[in-house]
Amino acid sequence: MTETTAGDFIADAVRADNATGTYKGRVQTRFPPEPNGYLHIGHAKAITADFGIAEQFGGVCNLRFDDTNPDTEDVEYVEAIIDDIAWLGFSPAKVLYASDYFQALYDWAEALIVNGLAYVDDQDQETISVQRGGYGKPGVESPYRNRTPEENLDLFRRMRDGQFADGEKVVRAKVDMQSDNMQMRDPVMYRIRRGHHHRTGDQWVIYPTYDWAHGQSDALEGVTHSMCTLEFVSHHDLYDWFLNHLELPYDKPQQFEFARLELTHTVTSKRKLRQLIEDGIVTGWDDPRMPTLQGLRRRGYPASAIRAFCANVGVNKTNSRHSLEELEAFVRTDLNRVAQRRMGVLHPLKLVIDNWPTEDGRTLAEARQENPDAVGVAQFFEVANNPENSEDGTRQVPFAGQIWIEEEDFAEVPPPKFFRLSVGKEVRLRGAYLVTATGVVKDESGRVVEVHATYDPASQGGNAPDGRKVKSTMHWVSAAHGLDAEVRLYDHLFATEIPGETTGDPLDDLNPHSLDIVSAKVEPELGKARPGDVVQFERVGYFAADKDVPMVFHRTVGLKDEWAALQKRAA
RNA sequence: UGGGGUGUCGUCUAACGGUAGGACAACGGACUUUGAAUCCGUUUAUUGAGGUUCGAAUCCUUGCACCCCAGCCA
Repeated sequence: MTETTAGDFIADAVRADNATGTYKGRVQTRFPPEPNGYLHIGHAKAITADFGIAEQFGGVCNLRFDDTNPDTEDVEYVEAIIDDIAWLGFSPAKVLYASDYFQALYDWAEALIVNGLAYVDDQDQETISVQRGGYGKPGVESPYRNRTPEENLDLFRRMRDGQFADGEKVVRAKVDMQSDNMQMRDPVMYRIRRGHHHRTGDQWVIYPTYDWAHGQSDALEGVTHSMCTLEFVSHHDLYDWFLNHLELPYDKPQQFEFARLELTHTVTSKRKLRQLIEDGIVTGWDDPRMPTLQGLRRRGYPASAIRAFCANVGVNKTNSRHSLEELEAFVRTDLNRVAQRRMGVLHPLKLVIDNWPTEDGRTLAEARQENPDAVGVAQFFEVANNPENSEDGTRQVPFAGQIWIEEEDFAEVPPPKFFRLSVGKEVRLRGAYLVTATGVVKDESGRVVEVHATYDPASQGGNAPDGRKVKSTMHWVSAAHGLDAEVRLYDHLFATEIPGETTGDPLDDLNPHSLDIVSAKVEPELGKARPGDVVQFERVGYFAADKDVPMVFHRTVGLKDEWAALQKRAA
């Protein structure tokens, strides 16, 4: 899990450019999201790459919103994206907007028109699509392709001035209708849209397309190395074509393409994520089941773990799906170091220590004849907050004669190799005493509702003076002191698929949105948990305290064992 | 169908003509106040076939597989 950029072909290219002086040593990148949704784990790779390259070579990286489509974009997304990038630990040199370049782009388009390199097409979308031809089939030139620059200029200005209806005309680049690359068959540069733009309002009725806006925005800003995902490889020639026909204020930027980050069991399509919200399957973009950065954050993923994961993934051109275990491994590694240990019992079972002392000198068993809720003398144990990190200090954990233990930590009929509690067996209650089960109380249905035990008073702290060993240490919560908490467990990390659609990965289609909520007992210290705090429940996993809601915890990741069990259950 | 991109342990990822390395997973052992964590160790890979070379994952030829491109989305 060491950070490395050894195999980064983009870094190699930057080194080569620096060696030849192409950009006079300048390195500038940008992260260019469209503000039409929330950032997800997949974006983290791009962010890491964009900011990483700049940082590695002493350059700058800007955040630029590719806000060229008024119909889908909103300030809500702009704000969330800014926030997420900061949370991930990156600082854009500037926050820029493609919409700030609308005028510059317009002027450049006029220049192209004047030079006979762009034209206004009056045909409808379908006609243009048919004329574009197909793979291996030639395209047909538009009858409007050879209008004079003067006519085009006039039409273009009237488009801008709102003299035509939405969709009535487009501006297209005059490239090559016979090109093998479909993107070169006279791509659309401007369309007429009367949508309300989140920044420019109703100032414009024509909007540049991605192809016309992106490379030119890069050029206007002085970007040197422009990274995007693999599906834009076919746009590379067009990116260059536009820039080659324009007067640029800086040296011409270069486009580099790398593979998207895909994860098993994880949907990253914005369309589908939005549908999950609209269908009410999740509560919003920050639902802890969502693969959004906000969802992960709420779930307790440390930003540093996501960064380390991305560094391990690297930047490459191979389409691949990373396993969720890999991401989780980075999360566990991080959390194991920093998360404080707390005791929480997910499925509580009462353990009564019959020989526990009471204030009046009787045993608890005797006192309980009068008051079944009696717990006897309270005692406090000092427990390390994080055995991995002694600087985290210790805390006092209360203990008395009635405590909660994990249901699965007791077996009436112990299966082979069962190391935990059963009648006649002795175990350690962590930090407290050695106890031996003596019997059980059952309800009418035969279910064990109470386990009785005796403790060894000489084993305070958990060790017997005679040095005898026990095979198991168990976590516990004092019944009289413990707090009620709601713990939310998810079957997979993220919501997986929208019902009715499959990805071909059998796990993706399984029990997609199950959410188990359990009523847990937790130690009093957790009453102080702040939203976002992540703690480890011993032998169970990591849990994040939810925002706004007291005593609600989301499972961040399980321990390794827990994950293996989930997978087995899924299979 | 034309063009483009990509193929390395089970899954990811390194190597840039010179020992196929790392992570995750798996398996074994040690240790342990949670069967966790920690520590130590082990297994498994160059898409097929040819060629060049003292030497090929890397260069050449040729198959095969997967992905992307015919939005007025990005």
